[in-house]
Amino acid sequence: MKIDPDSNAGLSAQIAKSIRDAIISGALIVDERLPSEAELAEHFDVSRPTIREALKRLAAQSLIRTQRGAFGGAFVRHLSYEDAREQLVTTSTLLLSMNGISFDTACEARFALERACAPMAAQRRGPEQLAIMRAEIERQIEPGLTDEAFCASDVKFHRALVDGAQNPVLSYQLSGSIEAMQPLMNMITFTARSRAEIVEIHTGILDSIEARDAELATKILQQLEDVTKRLAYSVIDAKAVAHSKKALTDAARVSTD
Amino acid sequence: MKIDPDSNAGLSAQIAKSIRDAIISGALIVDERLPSEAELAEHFDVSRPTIREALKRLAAQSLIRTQRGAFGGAFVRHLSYEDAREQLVTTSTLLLSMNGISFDTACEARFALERACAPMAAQRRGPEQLAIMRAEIERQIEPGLTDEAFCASDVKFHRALVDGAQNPVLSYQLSGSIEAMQPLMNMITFTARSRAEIVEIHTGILDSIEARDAELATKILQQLEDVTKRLAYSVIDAKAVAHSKKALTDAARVSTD
DNA sequence: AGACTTTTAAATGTCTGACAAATGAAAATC
DNA sequence: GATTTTCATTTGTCAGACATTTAAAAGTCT
Repeated sequence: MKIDPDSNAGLSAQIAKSIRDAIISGALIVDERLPSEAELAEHFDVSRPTIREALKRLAAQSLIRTQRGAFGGAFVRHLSYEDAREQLVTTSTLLLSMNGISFDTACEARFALERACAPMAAQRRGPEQLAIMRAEIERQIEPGLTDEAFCASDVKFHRALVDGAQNPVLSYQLSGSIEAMQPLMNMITFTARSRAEIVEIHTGILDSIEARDAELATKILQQLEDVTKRLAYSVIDAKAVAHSKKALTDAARVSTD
Repeated sequence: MKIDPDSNAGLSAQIAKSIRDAIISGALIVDERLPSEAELAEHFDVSRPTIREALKRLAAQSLIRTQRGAFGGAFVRHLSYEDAREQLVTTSTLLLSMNGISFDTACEARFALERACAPMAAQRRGPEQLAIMRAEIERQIEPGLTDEAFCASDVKFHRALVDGAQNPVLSYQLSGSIEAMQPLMNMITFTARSRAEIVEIHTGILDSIEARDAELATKILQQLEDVTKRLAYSVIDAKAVAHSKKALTDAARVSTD
């Protein structure tokens, strides 16, 4: 195999790409063993550390797993929903935090997608999803609950709703939207009053899903989006006020120095 | 920093996780320079190759970029939409191909999400998106077009539709659904008749989006889902027939041996 | 003094060689 | 025949070295 040593991509990156393409194209199938590091090193005409760096890149993407010992080696990994979800959440979270995505934009996207699941969930939800939603609502009315725990429960509730659609691809895609918003949601302080409001909405969603009323469920989800945005605005406004107050204070202090 | 050498996770994996967490938590901000490999090696009390493997893992996830030379090093990378999209498509494609997802399931998820974008696209689409959709429809009626090119144009058309919602998060999330289905779509042979049918539907979508008719656009997208599934079924059926014919032939040959 | 060239130090990229640890197969032993 | 031991294979890790790149610093010329 020819690897261009003059490319500025780096040898290990090129080798990783080469193997990755083979996996994606299906030339290497699940659980198939790759050649040993020594063989790969000879094949690509590079040293073993370089091969190892390439393999680590693939391992980071959950494309391969490695096993030590005789008859060990690198194997094409079966990409599970859990692995895929984890990567999606990581990437989505970073994307939101690094690109200055407004709460509004993220919230709009998330609820638009979630509303798309509602009709399917209303039609197909099983008793497990209803049970989870009910349990999480119970949890959300516990008095001593921290904001983080409230958010975590909120995520579980909505994941159960999405899972109700009984479409694993949908569950996977939505987890990126729902869980990636958790850091943003965690910035909100949930007052007793706003919690009660959310719990009431959640109860409405649960009831409508249980009653297989797709239209109502969609409508209540729209309400939840509005309430969530309103809550976020109040937090942002409070911060803006705090900032300008601080700015004023700072300015006053400087002027008296 | 203490790294547990007895953990079966592997040193480089643990170190990668440690740095990754720091990036995700915001302790390391964009464009911040990480310590040099030598310093990291000393800090984590491991050798430089081990540090390098850890850094390659992070590079594979587009979390860092490296720069050679004096004052070079590893920098926290600004995760662009393009990078995130690329990773999402890779992961989604593998997820579909490795978990025996039926065309039905993938198709249902994709169109459910796409329909969620339609109302927003109808309301906010700009002239750019309309132009792209129009251009791709023109392309799709070219006579000599291969099936692959037809699929590729189809993807562009639908991406333009989603982009019309003017929500980058939505565009990002949907690209995973739309592009990851391309390998599945490529298995379909598009007859002149089915192409005409699809082009007609695409035209209907374009017109309804241009007319800001959200309801009509959603309805036509539902039609497209039905047509797409029907097309896929015919391909699957044809293959099933071919298989059973082959099985019969094989059986006949065996019995005469 | 200012613009250009050269030097130099710092950092990543890569290689060689070595040893440790895990692991399953094969051989040896009871 | 079942159990234990040995052994070869393969990944995990380390140490040290050299090559290459890069930008700052020093030097040089106009």
